[in-house]
Amino acid sequence: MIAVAPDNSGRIRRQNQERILDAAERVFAETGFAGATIAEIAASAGLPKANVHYYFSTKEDLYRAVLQSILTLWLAPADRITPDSDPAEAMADYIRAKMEASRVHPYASKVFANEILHGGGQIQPFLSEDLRRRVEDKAAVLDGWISGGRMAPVDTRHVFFWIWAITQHYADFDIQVRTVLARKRLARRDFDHITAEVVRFVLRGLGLEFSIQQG
Amino acid sequence: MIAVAPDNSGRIRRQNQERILDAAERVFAETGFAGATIAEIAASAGLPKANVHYYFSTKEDLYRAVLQSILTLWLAPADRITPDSDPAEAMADYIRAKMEASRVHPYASKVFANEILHGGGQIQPFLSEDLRRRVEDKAAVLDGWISGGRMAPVDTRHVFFWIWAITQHYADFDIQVRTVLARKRLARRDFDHITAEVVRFVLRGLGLEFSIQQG
DNA sequence: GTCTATACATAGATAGAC
DNA sequence: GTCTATCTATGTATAGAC
Repeated sequence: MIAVAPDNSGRIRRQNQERILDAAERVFAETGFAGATIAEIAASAGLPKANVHYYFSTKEDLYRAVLQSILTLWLAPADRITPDSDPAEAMADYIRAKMEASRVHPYASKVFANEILHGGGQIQPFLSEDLRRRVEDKAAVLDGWISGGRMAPVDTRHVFFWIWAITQHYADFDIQVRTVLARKRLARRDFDHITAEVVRFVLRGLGLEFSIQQG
Repeated sequence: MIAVAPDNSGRIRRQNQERILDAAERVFAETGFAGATIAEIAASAGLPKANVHYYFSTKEDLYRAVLQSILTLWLAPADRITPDSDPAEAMADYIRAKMEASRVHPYASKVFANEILHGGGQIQPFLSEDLRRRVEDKAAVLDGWISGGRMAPVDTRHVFFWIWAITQHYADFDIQVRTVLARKRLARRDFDHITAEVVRFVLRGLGLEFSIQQG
């Protein structure tokens, strides 16, 4: 009888779960929930099919776990937006963080986009609770800036939709972007250029163009 | 023997194909290619399953036909952007047309988004030929405006990505938008408000804010 | 805890009567 | 041209040996 030490066993468990989650994120991103197969996820994780079922009993369980791991990333960038911060600085930081997220976690962005696109049934609570509250809070901050004459008057909740749309576009629609630009891939320096352009565009759109100097 | 008159038979044929295409567009939009079933498409079209196979031999054929019917819609709005037009007017018209497309054809937008999201294998020629050429042409028009000092200096090809991202967001991510705004649905007047906000934001972002008066 | 073999369900596609 | 019945493939999930 080969008994595995508890600490070690726990590590293997976590390690395998992590491998499966990473593989699943990629496969779900590339083919959607229905298109993804356990076989492909297992192969991509370097594990036999039944092993995936051992850690995540059903495909839906696994999908929910992937979504969960994404949602924790999703709200973080908005932390920079506070009443006391300089509007232009705060919004520029936010946009940069969102662009960085698109560059580093394109699969996460695609899984999220796919879930929303198909009705968002699995993340309804996140949308109606966490995200909604967050947007209300941050929109209130922007409204304060507008009242103080520090920003152009806009419907502030839509400002977030626009920033999400633009920044996530570079992850979700990357094939279209690369094809239209005739680029094989978008490297870090491409993202730096794009990020600077997006920051300038959005800040100008919000009437914040004169406040910052650095791109 | 019941022979159907040729003209009439042609009409039934077109009518059934149209019903199937409409139903397929909706089902593909809601569940993606893999998630869609012929049974659901047939039910939604009010026809038996085998009838769908009669008109479109395979699921992929049907999917391609749906995409084809969308692509013809996709390039039209950019026609308003010409060297002689007033920059602000032309861009405002373009944005309004794209927002209207999102309002009227949300399923088409979702099918397109889904296809891009999953690699765009079925529309690669469209992306690399038609769309790429169109963007190059229209970006050149914008570059001309910039040279003439009529618009702020920006990377003009990305301007199109931004406008697509924002306007299509209201179709593709409608569940998120509605949930965050706590609205059951977005009516025509909601779209009118949003469109005006988007037009103002984008024009200001492009340095065109002073040129137009009407929202 | 791992993995092979397999049961079971679903869905794409087709044969053939009408 | 329409539709029922069915074939076949694929993929989820599980049983059971190791």
